[in-house]
Amino acid sequence: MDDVTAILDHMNPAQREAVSAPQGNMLVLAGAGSGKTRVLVHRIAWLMQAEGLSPYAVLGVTFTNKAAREMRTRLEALLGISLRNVWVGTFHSIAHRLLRTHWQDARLPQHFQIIDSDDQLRLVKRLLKDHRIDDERFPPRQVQSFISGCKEEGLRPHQVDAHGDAYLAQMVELYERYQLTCERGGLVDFGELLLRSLELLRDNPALLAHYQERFGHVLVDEFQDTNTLQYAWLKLLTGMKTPMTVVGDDDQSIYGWRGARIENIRRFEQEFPATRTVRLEQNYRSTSAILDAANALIRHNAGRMGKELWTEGARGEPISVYSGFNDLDEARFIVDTIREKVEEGINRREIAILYRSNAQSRVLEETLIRQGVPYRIYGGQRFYERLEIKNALAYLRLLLNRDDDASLERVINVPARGIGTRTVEVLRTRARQTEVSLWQALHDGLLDASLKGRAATAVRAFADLIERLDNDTAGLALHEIIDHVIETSGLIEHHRSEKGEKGQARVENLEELVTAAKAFTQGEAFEPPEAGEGAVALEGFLSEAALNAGDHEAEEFEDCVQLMTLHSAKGLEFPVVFIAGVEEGLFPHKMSMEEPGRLEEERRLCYVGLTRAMRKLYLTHAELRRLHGKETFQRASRFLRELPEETLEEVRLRGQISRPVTARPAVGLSRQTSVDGGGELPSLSLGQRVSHPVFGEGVILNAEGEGERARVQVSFEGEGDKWLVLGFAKLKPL
DNA sequence: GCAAGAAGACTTTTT
DNA sequence: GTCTTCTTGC
Repeated sequence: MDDVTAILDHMNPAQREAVSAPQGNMLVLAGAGSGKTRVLVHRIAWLMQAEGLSPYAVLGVTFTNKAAREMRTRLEALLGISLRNVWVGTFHSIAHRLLRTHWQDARLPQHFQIIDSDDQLRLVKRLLKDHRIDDERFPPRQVQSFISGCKEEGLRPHQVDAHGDAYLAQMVELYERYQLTCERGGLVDFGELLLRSLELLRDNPALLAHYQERFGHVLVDEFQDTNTLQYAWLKLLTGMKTPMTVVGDDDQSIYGWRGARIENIRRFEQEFPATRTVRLEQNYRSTSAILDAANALIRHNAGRMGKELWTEGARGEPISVYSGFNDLDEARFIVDTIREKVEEGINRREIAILYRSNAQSRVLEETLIRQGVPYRIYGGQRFYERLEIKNALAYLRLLLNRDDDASLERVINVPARGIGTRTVEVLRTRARQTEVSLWQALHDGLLDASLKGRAATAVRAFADLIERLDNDTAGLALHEIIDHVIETSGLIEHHRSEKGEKGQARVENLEELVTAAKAFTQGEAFEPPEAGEGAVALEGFLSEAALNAGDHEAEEFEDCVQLMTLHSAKGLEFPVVFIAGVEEGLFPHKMSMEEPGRLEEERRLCYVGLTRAMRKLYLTHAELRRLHGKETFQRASRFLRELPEETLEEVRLRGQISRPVTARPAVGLSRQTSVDGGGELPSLSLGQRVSHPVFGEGVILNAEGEGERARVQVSFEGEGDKWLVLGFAKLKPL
């Protein structure tokens, strides 16, 4: 690229301003579908070509590996050069890089291991058991989130003030013990990566100076998702002198419950000197009907930075609102509509069904299966989080570090080799009392014969196995090491003998792990491995596995309808979008309805959902829903009422006839889908309570036909569901 | 040591 | 309703 202004080609004025602003702090408020990534990438290119910034002086920070990967690839495509050594990565991968490079200054063992939240939870559980702490009063998950929460606020145990509160004091003590366990095992959790690297920089002025000097510009994506620790980290790293470009959207902040601080956006504007704020409001994704609805919805939130999406594009179709009798009917409507769309020539992959909570997917899936519509679910378990993979990784971790108690405990009896809970208990007690690792305790126990008989034989066999694996794999390539370990440890055989498809899949996954290792050494991985083989490569591979848990989306075999939660839909777009279960208590979720702040986050989540749709949006809800095995009456979500009437149309039964919404509160609230049979027949509506001389009281679920022959399906208390012909059954409305 | 059965939970999940 | 976790019994 010779002419730098080419970088600004085909950009709107706001985008141009964001890309070509002179070095200095800048906040880009980037609305959904406003070309955010493009601006970020072009901004970097501009800084390099117009301002002469060296590629090595760039630090690009994202939240997900996917975003980092995309930023890197697009930048490489734009500039036409390889940017392998440029620092673009997630907060965690960058912190990791710092800690690996300066492990001594960070007071970490050279071969420290990264543990994911799953490992962390196991560790906490064990801790509670070891200390005989009531896990009713201190649920492991709560303890875990307390620990992570502290770290995310940048707090070490001694910095947490319990205010004489015994409960809190216990939590702090657990945090302290947890930390001790991690230190002893050379384990670093996600929060620790950031906190430790912050402390590393804070406590080593020379190092800090070095990095502050090195980075000429720092760019941060999804700034509304930063937590307190990440904000502090950025502040420290830049010394508030290195210019920053941060991109974010306060209206799309949906991770507050995980510690993200939406107010960091405003804080940035206020605290960092001379911040220029640019708004990207032109939307290139959705029709104006959809944008109008989204704008109107989000206007109900207070304290926004202020932003209004607009488009040069067409008005498009109105948003269709469908009110089902129950969740099955809702699903049927969605799937019927999808089949119509597919017949019209739309690809299934262009259609997404979004929902608030995972439990909702079941009914949708069943309906899709019944109607033979291929689909795939985003989310769910990721590759490196699978049981068999974690087991394999645990063996590998033991090769590098025998003192990794969590890993040892994980596989000491997998596959079963006669080491029961009893024996493990003995080892644990001993380890705790003598303050050594399980591995050490195991050897001590064998030496002084406190382990004897069958237990001793089994334990010795395990110890020998680990040593043998280590010896046998010395000098092998990474994928050969892994292949050897899963074979010799008996893991593969263990899963092969498992019955059903599950075992088959697990064997395949283990084989896939070997393939992944091959790819990793060949540099296909996101974080380029440092040169090296054997143990060095293994260490890199294990870190990569923890930090980049594998693709979230299942393999795409064919053209599939996409199902996912609203949270996982963030950042994606689809021509046709269904949002299911738009009901009070579900969306907004009842757990978030009380506090205004959390309700606003639900509204932002809804805003995110609406803005995923490019051409056509459907909002559906059910009047009766099976939730946790109980049938509950549902009211339409308040969010529906917050959308402007003129952007909506109500879809009637069978999804064929539609008419504009005329009077409020027509949308869902009291939809008079009258099934009245004329004459003397009672006027009934779906969801209405009725009484029958024989069956007693019930609720109308469904209806079909007209006049005397009309039938209604009624759910009677104690009698179950029945179809009754209106002309005969003596139903009285209640 | 394992399998079956009971009991309880059950919002969202970037690393 | 269904998934996971824990207990109990063989």
